[in-house]
Amino acid sequence: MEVLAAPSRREIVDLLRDGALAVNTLVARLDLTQPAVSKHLRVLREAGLVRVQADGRQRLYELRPEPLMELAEWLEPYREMWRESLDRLERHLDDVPVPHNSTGRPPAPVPSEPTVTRKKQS
Amino acid sequence: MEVLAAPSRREIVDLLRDGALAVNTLVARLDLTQPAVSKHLRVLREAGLVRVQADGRQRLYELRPEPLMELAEWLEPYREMWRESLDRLERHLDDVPVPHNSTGRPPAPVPSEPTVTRKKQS
DNA sequence: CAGTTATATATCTGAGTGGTTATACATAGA
DNA sequence: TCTATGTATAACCACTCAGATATATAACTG
Repeated sequence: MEVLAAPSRREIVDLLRDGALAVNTLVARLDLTQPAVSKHLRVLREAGLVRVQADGRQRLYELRPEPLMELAEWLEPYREMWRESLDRLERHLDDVPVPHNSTGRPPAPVPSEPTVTRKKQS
Repeated sequence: MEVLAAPSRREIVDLLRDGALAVNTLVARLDLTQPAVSKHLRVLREAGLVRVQADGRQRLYELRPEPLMELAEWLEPYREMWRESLDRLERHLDDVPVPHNSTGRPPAPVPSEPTVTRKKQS
């Protein structure tokens, strides 16, 4: 995660999301000097976030998903936390702040869920 | 994300996962001086990752899930990427009975993988 | 009130880092 | 071979930042 702290590095990762790119391509889109990009790529490589593949005199850098998986895993326990927050919010919106507990009655079927992007979990 | 780059800060966040804690409690578990902890808490607060709640002369710091949600959202597009990877791997292990000259792709040197740990939450 | 406890702030410092320019290395093409 | 191109490395610099110590602020206790 320290590796992704640098915004330039996140930008590189974002650019590589759609497939491998050569160094110069990255340089063209990044408004950084070539050595700077190479340096970032080295850091990313040593962190396992990208792999290189030589192609003539170009080096194609490709994203490796594993470290991002790790990040997602770290994030997972917190996921539950904000699920609770959302639930609380929902309840709050549904039946107005009634301080005394309802008898386990499930909240009225709410048809429209605005703004809340709910991720499917399967 | 820059905020979570510092390991100490991630540790604090982890400690706050189970509920609000006072500063001294954090200090006790963190092997950091109290000012250091306070400084980190300030950074976390200014990044919206925690909120404070005064309680007598203690300050209870509580985690706020929103920024972590943002992180998860940023991560989402990549999720699909490694899903593909896993699918490919699955297909490779399950039913592909070595297709003859299907693509022009040279059979990647697959080093004998000893029982790939399949992390899937079904 | 004085004294103790809990936390925040001030200030400093050494280490790390993102960026640059200059240069080396490697490969392709003449 | 020599030259051009793509990339990596070296050396350096400005700056940030995590940590420490010392001190200030605030609240409880006697």
